[in-house]
Amino acid sequence: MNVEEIIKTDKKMELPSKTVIHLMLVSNKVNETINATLKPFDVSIQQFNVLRILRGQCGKPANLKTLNERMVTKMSNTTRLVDKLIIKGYVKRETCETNRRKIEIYITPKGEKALSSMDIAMHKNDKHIVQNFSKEELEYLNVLFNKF
Amino acid sequence: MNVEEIIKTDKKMELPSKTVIHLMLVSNKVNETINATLKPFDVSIQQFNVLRILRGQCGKPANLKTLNERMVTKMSNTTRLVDKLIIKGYVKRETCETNRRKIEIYITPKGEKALSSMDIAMHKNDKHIVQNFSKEELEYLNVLFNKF
DNA sequence: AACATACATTTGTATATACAATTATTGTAG
DNA sequence: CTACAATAATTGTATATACAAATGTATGTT
Repeated sequence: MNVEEIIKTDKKMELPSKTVIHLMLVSNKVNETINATLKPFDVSIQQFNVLRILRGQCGKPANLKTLNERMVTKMSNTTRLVDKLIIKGYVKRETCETNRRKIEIYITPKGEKALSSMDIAMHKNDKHIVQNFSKEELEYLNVLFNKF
Repeated sequence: MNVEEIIKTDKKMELPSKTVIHLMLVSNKVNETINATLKPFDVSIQQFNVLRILRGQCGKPANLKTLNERMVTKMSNTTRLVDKLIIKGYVKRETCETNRRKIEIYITPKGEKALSSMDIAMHKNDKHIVQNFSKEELEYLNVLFNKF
């Protein structure tokens, strides 16, 4: 990650701008490795996130709004994101009995199983991404992230 | 940026995975503010980056390959990205005399002018993004970013 | 010179995303 | 109880992006 190299043309760049660009470069790089990791499983990062959130519900359903709040995506995408997961058989969609405006989404056993194997690959990738960091550096990095 | 809140469901998450998720959340948040900042100028982040790279060339043209290396985008996009900028009159595209495979791209005076006003808005946004950081924290953050 | 190979960019196509408008259901003020 | 606003999700559409294949140009080999 030789950022100085990449942005070297703008010599008089101030620290805030440099940091923002640096952040973007890092996140793009990380994103690429995540995409590559998930590719064999034929799910996108977003789809993976939905599955993770649903598993975190421990059997309780999540409605689209909840999903959306936990994710970065826009509402309109979430519907179609779930569509894709339904096609794969990873989640189930039902109308809420008490409030028929709401849609309840569950992860299926097949989804849980698939998610488990994704987890292993992702966890390996996560460790690879931060391989150059000491434990203390990582902890401090998380502290700094909270300031954004 | 209350990440612990957002990812609270996965209690036993390890530091590397937590950090990667944290990074994604931060970068998504930052991206949103950048998009909002550039919206009045009717350019995307990518288009803005192309303009910045071209200005950094100080009059010298950049070919698509160079542009692409400095950016995150895939090659196929870069062509169409430049198309958009040409429509707006911000850049000029010419075939290289000595190697007609290459395409040389210049920023126009109109492009430079537009970029200047974008810069002001972006710079303001950059400072806003990192407003909670001290100078030392920012500097250390950049050091940590280099470890990715 | 003819051919294969490499290079630089473009195009086609499928999928993803953003944004606005729409549908369906529920809550509530008069 | 009706009309209107609020909520939850979906759909339409335009634009963006990813990936593979195609185009046009240059270079190297026999």
